[in-house]
Amino acid sequence: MIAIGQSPLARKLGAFVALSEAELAILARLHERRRTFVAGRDLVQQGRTDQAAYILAKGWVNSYKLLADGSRQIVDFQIPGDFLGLRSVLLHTSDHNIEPITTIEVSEVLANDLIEAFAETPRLAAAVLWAASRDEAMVVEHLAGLGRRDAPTRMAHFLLELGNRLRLVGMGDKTGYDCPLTQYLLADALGLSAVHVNRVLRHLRDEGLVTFRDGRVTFDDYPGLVALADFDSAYLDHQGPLLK
Amino acid sequence: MIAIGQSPLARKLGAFVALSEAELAILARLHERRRTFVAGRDLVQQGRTDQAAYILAKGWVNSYKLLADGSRQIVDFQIPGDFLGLRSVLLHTSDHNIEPITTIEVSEVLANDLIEAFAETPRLAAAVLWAASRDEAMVVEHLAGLGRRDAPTRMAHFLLELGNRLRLVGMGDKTGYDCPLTQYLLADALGLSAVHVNRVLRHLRDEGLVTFRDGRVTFDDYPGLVALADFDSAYLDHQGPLLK
DNA sequence: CGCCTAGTTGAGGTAAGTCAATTCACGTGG
DNA sequence: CCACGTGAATTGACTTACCTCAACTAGGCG
Repeated sequence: MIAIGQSPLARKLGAFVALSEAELAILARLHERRRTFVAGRDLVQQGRTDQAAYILAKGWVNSYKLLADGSRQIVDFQIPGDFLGLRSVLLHTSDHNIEPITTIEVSEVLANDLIEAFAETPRLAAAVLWAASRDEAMVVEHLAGLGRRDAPTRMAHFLLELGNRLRLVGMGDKTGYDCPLTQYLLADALGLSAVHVNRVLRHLRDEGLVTFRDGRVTFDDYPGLVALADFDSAYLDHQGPLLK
Repeated sequence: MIAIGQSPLARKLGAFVALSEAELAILARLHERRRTFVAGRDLVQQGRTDQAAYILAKGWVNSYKLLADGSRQIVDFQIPGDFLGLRSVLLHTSDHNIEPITTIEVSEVLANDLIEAFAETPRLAAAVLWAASRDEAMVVEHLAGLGRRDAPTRMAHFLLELGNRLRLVGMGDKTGYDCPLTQYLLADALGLSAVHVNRVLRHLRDEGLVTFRDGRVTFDDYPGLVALADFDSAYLDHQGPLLK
């Protein structure tokens, strides 16, 4: 039971809805069908008609869109505890691609199993719905950043948001976190060139705010970074009245 | 019955799921509680706990986010037939504001009525779900534009997308459409300055592609514009196997 | 050993921003 | 009826944030 309680998804959902033993057991059942994928090879999508969604158990993933001129825009990264392709199960379509950044481990979730689980425990359904809505809020926040924030602010905001998400699943703390993203991935997520990403990172490091080096993000001045980024974690945290 | 079939929402949904007379009648019932709002005054949101969503019947609306430095990013515009605040009914929260651009007429939809309607006709539920997913796809497309397209391309893409959406509800055709948006609104949606929006519009006009003048968008060279914008309407149109 | 990928840094170019002035349409009140 | 104010569009001059091209370094691995 301990192992279940510590699955990233259980941790994440548990932070917002107190899940009972029975609900944790149902969650654990969803984790039965384990699969592994290697980095680089696209995992889903581009108009595919897949019947399964996945829960990411280990590793990092990015969802991106390819534009006609060959450039790429990363819409979001997924970390352990996140769903992959949840929407493309309901609708038979997807407009963006999903690619593992590292080797990943996922649990395959069949649409029917998910619907059954929801029927058994409405609280679980509410928690998953909350998680999906949080993902959407992140996309909106991302959009606002691309449209209206300059490069350093955008970067700072991104690193803080990622830190918050990782902390929720026990993969980081206030001091920093391990992060396998390359500067090229950052560039495609933040709408910058890789060269400029490098310069921005150096700038933030020189200012004593964050250090991103050798696969680790270190917060050198957390409050300062929050101030620069105008970061308000409300859209990630809110303990709101989820269950009426 | 004719009046119902011509409501913007019915037109939109009807383009993707053939709705029966009975289903149209159920849709019509949702339109009973009519309300009017004036332009400029925020209609919902900012952490409010509203129980109602709205169907926009007439007028234009924008959903925006305010950033700390006072700048504004418009996430999306809503036109007749679109839902307002659908998500904030399910969850008791919303991260962005909703403001009418013109005087608008809406139908208030109570969460329970919606759920009842869905229970009566799964096909209607599927159609609404499809519409919600299309909205999400548009946000993703918007995000990609902000990150990776230059100003003229972004503008062209935006005007084409809007044209497609309006055509679906009978408010425009291949030649153009009426459009109450100001250049300031365009700027905040496209992540540009108002001055630059003006220059970009002049450029597109000089190139003989589109004319945006006196509240009307006129396509002077539709194929040329599509080519410039790399516009693929698949994510708006797809007749996909929505109902398995 | 040599190749490949990731990161780093410099020089110069360009898309888009800011500031500022002007025009025009409009409504409103003296 | 005209003076006035206000919001939108327009245009010019100048600035800047970010891009592109290009060269170089350092680590991992066959």
